[in-house]
Amino acid sequence: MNARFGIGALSEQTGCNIETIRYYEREGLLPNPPRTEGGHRVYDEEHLKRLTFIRRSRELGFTLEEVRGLLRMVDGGHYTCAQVKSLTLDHLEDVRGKLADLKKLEKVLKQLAGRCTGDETPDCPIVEALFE
Amino acid sequence: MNARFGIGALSEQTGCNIETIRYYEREGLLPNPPRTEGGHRVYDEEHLKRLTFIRRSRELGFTLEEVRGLLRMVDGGHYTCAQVKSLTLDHLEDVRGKLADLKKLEKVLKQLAGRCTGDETPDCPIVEALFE
DNA sequence: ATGCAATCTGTACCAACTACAGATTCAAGG
DNA sequence: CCTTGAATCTGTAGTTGGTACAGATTGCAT
Repeated sequence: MNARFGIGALSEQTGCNIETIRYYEREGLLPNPPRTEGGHRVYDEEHLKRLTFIRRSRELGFTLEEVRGLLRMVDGGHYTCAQVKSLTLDHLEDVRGKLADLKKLEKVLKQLAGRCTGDETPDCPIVEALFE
Repeated sequence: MNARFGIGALSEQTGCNIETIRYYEREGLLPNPPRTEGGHRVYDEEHLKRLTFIRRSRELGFTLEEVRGLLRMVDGGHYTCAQVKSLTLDHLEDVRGKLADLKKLEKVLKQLAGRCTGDETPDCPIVEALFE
């Protein structure tokens, strides 16, 4: 138990690419792991857990800055569910904002494309709209 | 008629910030304008039209690469409505893809936050979910 | 002529990675 | 033990679409 493995294995386990793992280390999100004689990084289950946490957070759209915040809380151990929830709700608001923007965009693009005849002439309502 | 003006006026007319105008020039999206003796850029209505085109395209979420494509078509003058429509529909698909991703995200975040008690203990379902 | 606003160039920075190049190291097979 | 090829190392640069200076000039009004 308490298996040790290289960066390649960590990469496979987490689906996080090797360059990105080293990047997270440089950024201070992952601790500097111990090294072999030759300088290769050696990881264990703790690193795996932490990187999984980071990946999941990123998949949920948290920025690295937000992930840093979450990690600080978890590391300190004295966070509350209320704090985490609040951070999540803030992020949810961001997501909803982007969603609203994209919906508007979709509508406009659909309308524009719908006005096109799509024929072989250079009379294009989209181009006209862009110039106006 | 055929008014000439400086970069500040162009910026105000288009809502595009001065540094960005120079950036578009460097990127080859705007032609190098003539200069005064002292080296200040001098613009005219054509530049205004072109920059407006770029701005509107960007507002619709086209990447600069796509804008470049649109400009090439318009510049050549031998584009068809069908081509423009096709480019727009491709972009619309991109937007719909992002929309779908964000909707999933919103759902997950909402669910997670919903499971939180939001109290002052460090038992947080969100943190647990991130570690799993 | 002077003073201040506008503009100039060049460089560096942002997020979040990704992609090399060129040098080492590790592990397995013979 | 030696060789060979895969894995890993460091360091640097590129991506997208701008933004933010610093420090030097220029333009224009008084």
